Amino acid sequence: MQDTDQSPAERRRLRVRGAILEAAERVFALEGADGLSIRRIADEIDYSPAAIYKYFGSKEELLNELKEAFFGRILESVNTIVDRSEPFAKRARKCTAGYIRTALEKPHHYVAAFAGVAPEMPMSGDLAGFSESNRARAFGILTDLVEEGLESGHFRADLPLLETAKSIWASMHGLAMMIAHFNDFPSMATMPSEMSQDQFIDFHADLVVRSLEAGTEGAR
Amino acid sequence: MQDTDQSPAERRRLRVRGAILEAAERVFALEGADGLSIRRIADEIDYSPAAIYKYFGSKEELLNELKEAFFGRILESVNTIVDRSEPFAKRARKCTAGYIRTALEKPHHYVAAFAGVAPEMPMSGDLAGFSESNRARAFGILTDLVEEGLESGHFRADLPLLETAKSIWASMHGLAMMIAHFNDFPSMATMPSEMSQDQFIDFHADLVVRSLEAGTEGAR
DNA sequence: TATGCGAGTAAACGCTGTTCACAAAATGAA
DNA sequence: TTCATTTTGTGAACAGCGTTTACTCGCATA
Repeated sequence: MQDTDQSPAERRRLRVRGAILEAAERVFALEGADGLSIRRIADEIDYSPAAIYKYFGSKEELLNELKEAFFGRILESVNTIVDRSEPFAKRARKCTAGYIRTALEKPHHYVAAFAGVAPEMPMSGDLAGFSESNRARAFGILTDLVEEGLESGHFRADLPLLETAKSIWASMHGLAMMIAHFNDFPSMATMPSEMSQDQFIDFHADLVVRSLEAGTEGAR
Repeated sequence: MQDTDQSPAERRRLRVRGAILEAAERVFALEGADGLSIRRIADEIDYSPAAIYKYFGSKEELLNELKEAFFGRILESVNTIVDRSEPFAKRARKCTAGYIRTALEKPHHYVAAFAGVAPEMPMSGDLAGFSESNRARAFGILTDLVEEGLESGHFRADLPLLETAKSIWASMHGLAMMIAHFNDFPSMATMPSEMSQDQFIDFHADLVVRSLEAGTEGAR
């Protein structure tokens, strides 16, 4: 019943907590993970460094919250891109390319969200936690898309749903990481590319979706 | 003329330098980037931390050498996989899957090699340096493969060589990163997967190559 | 034998995440 | 209101980090 206002004190606490996250967000987007330190955040909001530990157990915990929020934005963005009135083939490509473009709006966030190797990852093996994360929700709309493709006959019938979705995700992820990592991935090689970054993302998305489509190498 | 032995002093220097890299390699493979510190390396080889700076300008320089060596190993490994007597379609798939498997032999190395975001990357925009790196050489055998696919008619004729190669690389890279990042990517979602990791890598490689192939959705 | 150069070091600087003992303030109860 | 309790914020410190500096030592060459 106590809707948003549980008490004057709680609201104050949430406000400070929000300010910390907002300051972290700001610094992080601008200077990346290297520029973000507890002391830097503390300076930004005119608190002492130790104060932050009243709101977050560790720096890692704080960062995880930032990353999760970022995935929420990707999720939302891809969701708004989806226009169910469009033909499936085009929609699938738009969705794929949209994920990559949204990820690249905040390259620091995206790279950080996938930093670290499995054993030392907190949430990697934790299936219970994963299924409630925004990552998982984003993955969910991907499996929905594949399912629709399978049921409508746009995709080859012998494709396994889950593995196909994960393969798509991996391919999207790969290009997002490459572009984030290299200064200008499309025109990186010795020979200059004719393609702009936007065109290249569409090209890649087309290949990814095309590999799943049934039919005789569909035109266009 | 002076083959390997340029002088007794130089050899000693190279030996110590090698010991530093070897110690770094050892710690890095086991504990990842976080466990690797200059002081840790110094302990490992019984030197003082400052001594390392007589051999490497900075920690970053040392790490770059590790990464470059790692890409040399990937390059070598993928090269030995290639068996030109095999049919092209199979060879292309083996090559793609081989890259991913080799990358995953040392997940810490692979993730570290692609860590960081463009602006703060040393070699990202540096085309001259790139073209001589092992990364570039690995990319070279990829473009060769695509070229062969185009000329032999296995691949659709309208595919742009460079962009296609980069798209493949991105897709391979994506899966390698995903598996390295998540504890068990193939069976990560709520519903357990029927596919082993090895099978999934092959599945992904097949999709990647298939998206380029000409013909009427070739059987097998 | 004298000179100079490179290898190696201890100590320090400034930075990091984190903890601890303590002060201040807000809260709830009498 | 007044007192007690909990929460919030702080300054100082700890251990560790990459890196620099001033210094010593041993070796090679002139």
